[in-house]
Amino acid sequence: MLQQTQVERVRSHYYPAFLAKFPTLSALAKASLDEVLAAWSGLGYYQRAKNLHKTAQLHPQGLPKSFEELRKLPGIGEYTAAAICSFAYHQPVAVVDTNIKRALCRLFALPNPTPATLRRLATQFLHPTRPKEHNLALMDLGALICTPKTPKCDECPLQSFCQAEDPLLFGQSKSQKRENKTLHFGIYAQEGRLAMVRSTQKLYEGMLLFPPAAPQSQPLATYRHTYTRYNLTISLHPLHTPPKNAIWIDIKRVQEHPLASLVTKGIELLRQKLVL
DNA sequence: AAGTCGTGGAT
DNA sequence: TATCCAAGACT
Repeated sequence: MLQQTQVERVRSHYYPAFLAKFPTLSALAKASLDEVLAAWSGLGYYQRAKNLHKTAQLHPQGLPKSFEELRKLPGIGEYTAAAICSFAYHQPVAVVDTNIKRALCRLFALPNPTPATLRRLATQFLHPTRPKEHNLALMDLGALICTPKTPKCDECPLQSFCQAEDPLLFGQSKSQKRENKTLHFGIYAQEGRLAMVRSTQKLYEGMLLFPPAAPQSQPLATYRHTYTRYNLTISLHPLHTPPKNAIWIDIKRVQEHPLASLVTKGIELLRQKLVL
């Protein structure tokens, strides 16, 4: 859940409710994918939820204890496998997340190390008897002091050790450009219910989307939404017939369904405009 | 191995 | 307002 997602958001809005609903791996394994995706709604990167569900079904009685076994599971990569080994099992495994990567690049003045180099370095650097505290401390150092844009070098406990003369030369991420795009969706509501369709595209796969619609001159509503690669303008148009394979959702029970923010934003806007 | 996958808060 | 970016994984 924390992959590419800020801790505070997970902690305040998702993790407690998710754990209350699925208290064990076994409970998670027994739940339907729709229930899991509904609990994940709004958090993004929905493949994570599907992978977590799969992993729970593969190991409903508990995850493996070794890095190699963990690494094979869906959704568990280098970072997560190391994090589980270190934080849950107290094994002496070096964790390398974005924060630690940036901190190490600066500490050792490495402009562009390969992942293997970085892992080797992190392993060498790892405190032999307190690996867990070391990993957590280094993550916090990256998150709080050795930050991407304006690192607080004067507060850094490793300042005298750091080999970077200019920290901004190291550990920078590649810039991302966004593309403008307009999407058109259809709205068909009846008796307090809204017709949706299930996405079969890679984007939002498994989530419910508004049905597609041809552009019309008078949309019910228009709003903007943004994600990784796109700045979207979304237009919602009235439909005269429900879509094939419609999935009907009760407008008062939106929360029970797997809906991305792109969709809940639109539903909220339609409510405000008294269209729903 | 570069592209893709979401979202909202910080700056 | 625009850009950056977060406890990455997968193809």
